[in-house]
Amino acid sequence: MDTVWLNDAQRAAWVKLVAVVELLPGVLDTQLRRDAGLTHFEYFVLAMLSEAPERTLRMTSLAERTNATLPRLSHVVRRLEDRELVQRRPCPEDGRATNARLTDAGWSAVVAAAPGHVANVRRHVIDALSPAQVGQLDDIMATLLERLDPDARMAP
Amino acid sequence: MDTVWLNDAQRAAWVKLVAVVELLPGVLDTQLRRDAGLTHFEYFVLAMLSEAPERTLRMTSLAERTNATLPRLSHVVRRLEDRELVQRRPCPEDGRATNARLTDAGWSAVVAAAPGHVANVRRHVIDALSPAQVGQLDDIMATLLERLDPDARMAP
DNA sequence: GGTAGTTAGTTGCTTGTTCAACTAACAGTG
DNA sequence: CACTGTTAGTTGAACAAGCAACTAACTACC
Repeated sequence: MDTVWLNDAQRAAWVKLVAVVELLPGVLDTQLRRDAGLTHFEYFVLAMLSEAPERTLRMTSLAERTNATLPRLSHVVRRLEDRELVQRRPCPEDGRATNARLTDAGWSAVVAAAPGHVANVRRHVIDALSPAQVGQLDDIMATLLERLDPDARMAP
Repeated sequence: MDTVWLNDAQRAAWVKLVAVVELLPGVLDTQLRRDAGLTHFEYFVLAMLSEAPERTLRMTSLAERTNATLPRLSHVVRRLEDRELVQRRPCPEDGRATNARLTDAGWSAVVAAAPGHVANVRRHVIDALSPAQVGQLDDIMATLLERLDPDARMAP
């Protein structure tokens, strides 16, 4: 199989994408840890729960929404449960399943963290882009997700 | 300070970007670990060295090119040195500095890993996008990098 | 030419992620 | 209704990343 290398334009875009992928998590984590004592992934878990009916989701469903593996999520939720931000209970309908539910303290934590987080996202990402670019970004990322996540696990 | 929330278009794009940032590292790491025994970050370090004059770079310069902190790079380079893919030597011009140099074995490792890696990048990212989208992605990521990396540490 | 401040890099420790192995429960089939 | 296979989730160990503290060397200034 012969290799088809990237042309200049492709390589330039790829290197920049890699840079963003490398830098963005640190920027998000730093602000949230400082201001809310949460990693971005923890925040995202709480935020997904906060938007779910009954503030409750099955672990599998939560893993899909947060793009995490089940083991990773399981560890994180256990730590969040230790901090009483989340509560875990066996699912009544399916004995194998576990429901994760956002506690009142967890809700308060999300509400408290959200404004600073959104401001940070604006400052570093959204406000830097024109509305047209936001649309392009949406299209491009949607396309990539189909390839990165072939089972289309992302919530519609 | 009142919060200016994201509108629907912004939120959609943001959530997808976060998903890509979460999923892409795993896709890159999995292929490279399986086929070459390297993480993507290790590969990228070796690749940056392979393109440098004398296959050598100062640690600081290498950290900039790989978007890594110095402590992180230091650990990774030590492990790469243990595997004899990289060699570290004090810089003659500046006693504080360290030069990292790609060994012949390191060069071979990059050369062996590159085709599979490029194919993977094509399959999951580049080939999914039109040339116009590649250009848009380049522009958007360049804009974000200015915000994420204000010291413009990225190599020009 | 000593002293203060900065820059380059490493190291230890704590934390988080991944991988593989495991348990338990459900679904389908003979 | 046992038996096979699959799905849901947890756990433990290995490994990687981030942070803070540290050493060493260079620069500049009085």
